[in-house]
Amino acid sequence: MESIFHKVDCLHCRLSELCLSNGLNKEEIQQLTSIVKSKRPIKSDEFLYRQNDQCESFYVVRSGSFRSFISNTDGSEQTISFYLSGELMGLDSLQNGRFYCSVVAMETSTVCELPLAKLNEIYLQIPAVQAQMTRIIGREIASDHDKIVLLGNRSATEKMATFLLMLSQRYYSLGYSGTRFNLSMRRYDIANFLGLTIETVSRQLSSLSKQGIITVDQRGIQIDNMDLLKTIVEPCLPKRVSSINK
Amino acid sequence: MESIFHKVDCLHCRLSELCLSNGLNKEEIQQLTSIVKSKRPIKSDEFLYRQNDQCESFYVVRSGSFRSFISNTDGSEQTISFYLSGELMGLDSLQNGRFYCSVVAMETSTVCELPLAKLNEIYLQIPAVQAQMTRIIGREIASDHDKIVLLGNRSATEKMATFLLMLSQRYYSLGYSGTRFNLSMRRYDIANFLGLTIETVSRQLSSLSKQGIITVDQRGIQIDNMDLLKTIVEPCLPKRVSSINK
DNA sequence: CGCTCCCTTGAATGAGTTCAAGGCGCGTGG
DNA sequence: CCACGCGCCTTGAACTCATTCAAGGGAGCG
Repeated sequence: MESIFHKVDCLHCRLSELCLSNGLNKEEIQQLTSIVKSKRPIKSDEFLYRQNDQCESFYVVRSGSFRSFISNTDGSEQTISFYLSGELMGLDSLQNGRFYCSVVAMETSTVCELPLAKLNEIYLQIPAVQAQMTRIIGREIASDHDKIVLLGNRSATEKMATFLLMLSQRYYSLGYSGTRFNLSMRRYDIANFLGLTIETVSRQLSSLSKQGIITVDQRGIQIDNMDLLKTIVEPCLPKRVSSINK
Repeated sequence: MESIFHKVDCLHCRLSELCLSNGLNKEEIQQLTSIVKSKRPIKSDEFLYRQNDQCESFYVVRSGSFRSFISNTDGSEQTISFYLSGELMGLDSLQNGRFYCSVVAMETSTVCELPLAKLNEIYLQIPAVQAQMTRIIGREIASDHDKIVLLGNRSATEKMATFLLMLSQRYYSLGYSGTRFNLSMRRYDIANFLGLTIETVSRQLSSLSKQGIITVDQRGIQIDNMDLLKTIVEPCLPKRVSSINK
């Protein structure tokens, strides 16, 4: 019955270190696996869930990518996050049990579903899951704060450069190239995420391209001069104990 | 020894409904009280903690107000939140145990200190504390997302109006007047919070004042036409099931 | 082939910033 | 008690960066 689409197996999942199962032993991971539900793939522009929906489950991106956004009374929207593989969606429902954002797929994507009821049981059985969830929540809060800094403080150039560097680092830590990747989002999504217009995004990409920092071909991005890119971004970064550069 | 400044007593604290003790019975509240430490009052511009400090405790505002902000490599800073009575500070350390923001007092203020070690013990003894903490975390995430919408999408007028309305509602729910209050923050703090300059903040306040919506006298704000203020803010609000207006 | 969607580029416009000057309140010291 | 200085805030004028408006290119698809 369950899982006609994919066999869920956290133990052999290449994302296990990023995901909830991080820090668990074999046995515990198998226990976790047992509560994870599989869903049919979600097509581009299809909703995973909608703002104000009752939250019954959290979701982890297994493949593909998603965009979360808040719709306002006047019909405008604000993109809050892009989600790549291994990232957990739905935390903003913790307040009152309803999703605070809508989430749509940006390409055909798959997710692992974590039913809340079962998740709460697991917390009691495996404290390490709770601990990992806490870290994930902390990561979410910290990244929201980074986003606030980006939106509040920065020029279009800095926003664009930060966006590219952020993506580069996320792809890299997923095991992909950090210097060559395809954007799964449209210009509109980027603009909306960064608090800019699509024209400005387009111009910024052209400008970075003219400076020889990147090569742009449609959705394809190649970073040709990572050092220069980091030079643009650096002033924007929070002072931290451990440097972000690697 | 402990608590030479204030007797901590969650049971008779007027903030108990907003705070961690919400939803607990008498006995449980007394148990919670036992782990809460008191600290000497913190003076204006004094740090409660600094970005990158190891987090040993969370803090709840008992009286006064605080500002949290992130310092960047280039020396700039971005205000993340203002904290009023009953609000919990320190959640952004959940990721890795270090504070992601600095927090300073905006006036002489007092806090209740919640040592993490003891808090984690209480979770096991009183599940309702854990549940309430989860709601508080959810509230934090949701309010961060609101802030992202505000910074990403909105004109200076809308930002200013939203800021005032937000404060009004928070003061009201603390039992103070929602139409007449003193700002504890300087213009600089407001500007930095909203991603504007102090001149723009000043002009926006003047403009709202000229329209008869508010009266401004230094830090003192009086809202003279709440309906008009809400009219400015409304388009910016997320579509929600339950309206924010009351 | 022709349509649509997405993206780029140019030119004009404008919201907010920057620069500059001045006012007000308050504490300190003469 | 007043003078002075300092921090904080307001206001005006010039400027600038991003937006808006407008046009057109190119990929993908029926």
